Amino acid sequence: MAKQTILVVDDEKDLLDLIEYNLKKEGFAVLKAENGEEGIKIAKEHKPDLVLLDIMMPKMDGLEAVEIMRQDDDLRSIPIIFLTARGDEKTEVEGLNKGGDDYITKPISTTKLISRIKAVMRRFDEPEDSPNKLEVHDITIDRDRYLVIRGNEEFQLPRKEFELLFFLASRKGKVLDRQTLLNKVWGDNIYVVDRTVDVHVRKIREKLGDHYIETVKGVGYRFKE
Amino acid sequence: MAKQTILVVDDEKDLLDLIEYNLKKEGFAVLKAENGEEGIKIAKEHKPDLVLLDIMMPKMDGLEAVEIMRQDDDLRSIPIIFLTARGDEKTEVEGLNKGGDDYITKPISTTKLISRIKAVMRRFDEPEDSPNKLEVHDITIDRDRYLVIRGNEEFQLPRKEFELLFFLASRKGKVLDRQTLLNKVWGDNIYVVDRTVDVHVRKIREKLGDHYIETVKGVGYRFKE
DNA sequence: CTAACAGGTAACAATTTCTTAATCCTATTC
DNA sequence: GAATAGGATTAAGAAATTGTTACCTGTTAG
Repeated sequence: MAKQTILVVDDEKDLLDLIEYNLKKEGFAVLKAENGEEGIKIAKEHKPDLVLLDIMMPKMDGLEAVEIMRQDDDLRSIPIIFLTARGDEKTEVEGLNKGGDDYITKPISTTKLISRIKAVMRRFDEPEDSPNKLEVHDITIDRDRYLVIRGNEEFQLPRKEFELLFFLASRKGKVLDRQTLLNKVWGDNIYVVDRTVDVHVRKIREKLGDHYIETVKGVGYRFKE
Repeated sequence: MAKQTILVVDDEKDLLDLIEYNLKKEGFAVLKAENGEEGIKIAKEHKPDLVLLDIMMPKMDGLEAVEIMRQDDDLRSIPIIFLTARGDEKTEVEGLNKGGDDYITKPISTTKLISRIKAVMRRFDEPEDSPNKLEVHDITIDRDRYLVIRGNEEFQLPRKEFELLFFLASRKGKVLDRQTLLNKVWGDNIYVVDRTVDVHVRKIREKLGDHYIETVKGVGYRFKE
């Protein structure tokens, strides 16, 4: 999956850096802003997947910022987690009503921060109802079980191989170039040499035989029709 | 579908009325109680579909109430959402460990309250008729007694381990990722490091052997078919 | 009061998977 | 029939993921 981008808006530079460090370690891309105004500008430019927003800031505070974001068609749907000093009850209520999606009181442990971010992201990801089971040729690719079944044989492929096969099979007949495969299976803005696809294709063939994935020289691969 | 009944237990009468008003508007039937003791009595009589439970109350507080409910065969499976004033960290931790299914800090917007209620209900609806006894492979998982039986051996698993096993087994074959397991077994909006699942899996394997739960690297766990 | 248990976190070991890069093949072209 | 181009194959190191153990906190049973 593509790397998720998080925008952190806080006027305390140290905290900003600390959070950045930890989020990056978790594999998120991080954008930073030091006040609401800047935050909104960056949000508009980069459309982050989530915003961590301090409430008390100079120039434009977090609540104003949310207000603006919720009125902007492009930003409306981005989940927001508030950062706030502990015990400021009144602010909290306002925040909730203005449309934040979660609250975190500072200081908070990194672990908790990460897990709440993931939880919120997950909540927003949910509407995902692509079919989870494909039947092509003589095999069934079952995403729920993460298994490929042929007759009474079961093949358990590693994640990348499975996802690659699933993607190819779900577009049966269509030739997909390596870059497309990388983007869809590995994720956008992820840097991996495109030949990596070859290796995975080979491993799939090794396990299932080579009658499913065809090579189209000079272009890419295709799941046979 | 029959109208869903929600029992609200809180000592603040005003809040009770407010919640009642809003829930009724949403089409729920509402029962009210002003302390834990009364709450349990009413729960026993009416078997509500969900309980909204304040933690701080006179006579018998929410935590005691949960404890009792979780030991009662008839009430054990009723989902509980805690209500609590924000910032009481200690209580929070206790609450989560005692087996609530979600956790809401007051004050909260009506919209959020409703959506959480629906989320929890959806979660508990899934396993139709939620059988309380599963027989898979050579074991019987008895939810009424929190017991796993194999041949003439009986294994008494701690609550979390049991619930985890039960959940996995009730979705035999399906790969479940850690976050899903946390949400379903620990509860939504409960923030626990996802590796906690690993440790519990290990403990289950330690007791029952490792021929039941399979690891699917990069994805999650699956109960073997 | 102490010991044992439950649940959660953290650290590091063990393992698997992924990626790269080098080399081998094979068709095609000139 | 070499040269070339693009893919296949392989092996090795890196990276990611899980297993395992230890430890901490709070609770429960004697």
